[in-house]
Amino acid sequence: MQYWLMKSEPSEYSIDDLKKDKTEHWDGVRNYQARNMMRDQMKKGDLAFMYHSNCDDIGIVGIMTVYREGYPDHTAFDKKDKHYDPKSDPDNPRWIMVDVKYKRKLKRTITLQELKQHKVLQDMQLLRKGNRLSIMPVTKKHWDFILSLE
DNA sequence: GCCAACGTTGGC
DNA sequence: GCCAACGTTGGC
Repeated sequence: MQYWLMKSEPSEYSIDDLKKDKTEHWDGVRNYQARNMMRDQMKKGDLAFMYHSNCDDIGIVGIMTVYREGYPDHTAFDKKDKHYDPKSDPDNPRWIMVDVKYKRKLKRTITLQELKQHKVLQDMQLLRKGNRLSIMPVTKKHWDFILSLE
């Protein structure tokens, strides 16, 4: 069992949207490192923090479960989609997505600012300068610690 | 809105 | 294979 953190801009898709939808496919990832993790490492039943980025209240807002393992991201084939990629061939899809399922909202948002203040978390990938990965693994140690802050 | 830090693209 | 130019992410 692995732990993850997945970023989303709440103006695009928020934890409340996921709560309403129950499950959703995590489409639109157009970064190879993130894709490889979804394709090779994410397993059904893994847990992931949902993280709100680019907003007024940046931080970890909830928990979701990996519900379906990596499969082709069909939005790459859709000319009208925001994430359309003409280089992704339906016979050999370039982009992968997983399905996630709503588990629960945290009692409060654990903000980025707060995370930065804990020495235990300083080697978290999320807190590394210039980090732009939208999906990243979280160690059990960090996962448990973050939940203890809740 | 700014800008630093990346990732990607494409000419050579 | 190098690297400049460009685009994107995401915190502030």
